[in-house]
Amino acid sequence: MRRGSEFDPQDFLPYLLNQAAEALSLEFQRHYRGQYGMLRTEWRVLFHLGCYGEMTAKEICVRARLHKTKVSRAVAALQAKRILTRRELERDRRHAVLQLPPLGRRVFADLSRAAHAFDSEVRAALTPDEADVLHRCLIRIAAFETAQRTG
Amino acid sequence: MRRGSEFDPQDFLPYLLNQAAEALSLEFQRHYRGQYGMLRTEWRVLFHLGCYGEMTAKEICVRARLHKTKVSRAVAALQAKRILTRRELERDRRHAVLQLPPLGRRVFADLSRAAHAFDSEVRAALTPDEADVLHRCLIRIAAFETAQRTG
DNA sequence: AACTATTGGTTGTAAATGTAACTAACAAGC
DNA sequence: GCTTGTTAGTTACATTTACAACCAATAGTT
Repeated sequence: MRRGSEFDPQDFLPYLLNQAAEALSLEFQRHYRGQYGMLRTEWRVLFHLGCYGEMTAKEICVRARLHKTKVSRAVAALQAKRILTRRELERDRRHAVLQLPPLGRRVFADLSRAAHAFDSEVRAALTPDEADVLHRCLIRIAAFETAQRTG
Repeated sequence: MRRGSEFDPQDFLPYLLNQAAEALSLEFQRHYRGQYGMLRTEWRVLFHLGCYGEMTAKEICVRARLHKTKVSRAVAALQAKRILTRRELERDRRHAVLQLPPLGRRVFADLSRAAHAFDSEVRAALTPDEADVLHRCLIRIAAFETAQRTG
């Protein structure tokens, strides 16, 4: 009965990466979930709108790498919470530009402050060099085979 | 109308980490999902049993950081697929030791080969030094506030 | 103008997940 | 032995997500 240990899950980058990502997500969700009853996708949509300025749902799909149905539902939820508004374009009534009204801006300001603080907290566990390397590696890995999403 | 960009989502470790983790997960799932119709949690359970040898569901919860309901369902599914068997303990009939019958071993062997190959493929995008630093950072981050799971 | 294709987005339904409540087996105190 | 507490694991139900089909607006073709 092989006692396993030809290898250790802890050595697998994909697995480790997931563990790390999940630990942080779980920790941070109490901000957007606890404070505003937002779901992860809603936070991401808000995050993108706040960071990059107004854009269409499609643009969010591409930038945030989210499927259009997820974005569609997140937008509807944020709209219901008055955190986001939509303005239809006359020249092409298929798209609507999504924007943040005052309330949306306030929520974004609050959450992005929390996000910054959280980011710093994580970085505090790393040396500046490590943080640099980590950042570089993650960018490269995130670009790994991104096909068939963002439909 | 602030054009955002006081900061970039790409600079946020938690966000980047998620993007990277998700990219890899999505890529690797075609192995366990496509070949064996397994779900992510099922793969994790199999992975742990294969790597560490037989153990109870509870031990998997702790090691893999999965909630007991998830493990319970994954075990049921794997059992239905004849990839896993359970042996009740006489001295305490609450636990059952989970083990891999020949089929389970074969599936594990196949998937762990694929996992190794995939891990190498990812590492190929990094220098050995980078891989080391990344590994170290992820271990540290994964340990970040792990409370209230593994119930 | 009519016909098809494409694009942006929504909706319906099934599958998966989270949470809480539950059962069964054991353990401890009385 | 009989309560009370704990632990391992399951089940029920509500929430979330995935996938496919759909609709409406526009673009391209004839």
